[in-house]
Amino acid sequence: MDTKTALLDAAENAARAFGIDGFSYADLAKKVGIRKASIHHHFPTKDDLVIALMRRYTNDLIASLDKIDAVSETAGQRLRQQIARYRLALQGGQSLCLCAALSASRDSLSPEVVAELGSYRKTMLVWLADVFAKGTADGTILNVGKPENDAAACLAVLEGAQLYARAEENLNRFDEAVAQIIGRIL
Amino acid sequence: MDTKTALLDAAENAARAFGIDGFSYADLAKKVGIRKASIHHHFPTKDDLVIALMRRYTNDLIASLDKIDAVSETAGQRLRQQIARYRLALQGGQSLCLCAALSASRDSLSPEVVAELGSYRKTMLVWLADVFAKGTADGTILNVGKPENDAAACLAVLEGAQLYARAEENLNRFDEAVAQIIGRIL
DNA sequence: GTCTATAGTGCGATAGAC
DNA sequence: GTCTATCGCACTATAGAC
Repeated sequence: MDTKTALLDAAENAARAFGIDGFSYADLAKKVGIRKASIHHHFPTKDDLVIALMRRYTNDLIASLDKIDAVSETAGQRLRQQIARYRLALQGGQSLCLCAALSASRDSLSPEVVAELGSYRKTMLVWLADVFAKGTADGTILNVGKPENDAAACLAVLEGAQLYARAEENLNRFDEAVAQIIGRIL
Repeated sequence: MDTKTALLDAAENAARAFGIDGFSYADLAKKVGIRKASIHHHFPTKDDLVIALMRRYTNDLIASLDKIDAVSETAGQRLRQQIARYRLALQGGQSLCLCAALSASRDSLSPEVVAELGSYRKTMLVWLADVFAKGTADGTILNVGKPENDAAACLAVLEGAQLYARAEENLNRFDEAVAQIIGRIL
């Protein structure tokens, strides 16, 4: 595999498990099998690495949303798959969505990373609002109010539920928190 | 003021704003006006400090819940006041609930701190479940399902909404995410 | 209870050989 | 593109004077 890609993979896993301040170039070097000085050839500073990480993460999200849209027939199915995606990202309670992991330590981040975080959330919120709007139209999601508020509440539940499940390393905590929203899907 | 209390106050503000790995004894020393070596007299290790921090935080929560219970007449009023409490804790988008701030960097925490975090959430969940149960009984909260699930979803929304509002330093993001739950209160 | 001084470690980053 | 070697800095923690 490409060294750059291997570095991004290792950094993503580490950031989601330990937070942005919770891993070092030394950790990545060990994981990838090169010396830490060599990492600077690919990413001159740690901030360069984190920016690249978030850019890739947002691009992956867009691809993932397109895929969900392509294979789903109803809005309810789309929402259900998105919830499953967040559940899977937990990796049994060991790992957060990169977005949630970085948001918590906001003050360690450069303006570029904060902007990229905003872009990620915006993409997700627009998609969710569309799902809730379509869910009212096709009748597969119940009790939809203002789609934008439903989207914001849904994203908050997903990230809060991840935080909670991770704190106790227990997927049940995630399932309990999202049970209500799943109950609204036909 | 007591030096120990001043240290805990400074540490709590710092942890909620920058995360557990985002402040040092040097930062606290500067804030409180003593030398960093002197902090070790009050809290031998940083972990001792964080444990004391979480213990105080949980005790403050219990006192706060008692106060809300004392001044509220309906379950709906209690829930409304709890949401307001989380909104206030954001300090305009600069600061998270200590619990959310620590949960994100779980792997930097000692087992004692993780246990204390669990105790905090447990206290909050029991209280919220009771509020939702009473809200069905007195008719001041709508659409209550299993009170435990409502409580878990509510806590997840509150913490997720904080994370989101903090990332954008914008209280509107919090308000949008909790609008739905406020809409269920009569 | 607070101080100065310092030990010991780990960090991000750089220089220069290969 | 990767290496060895090293710089300068910040961190937690300790020793011992006052």
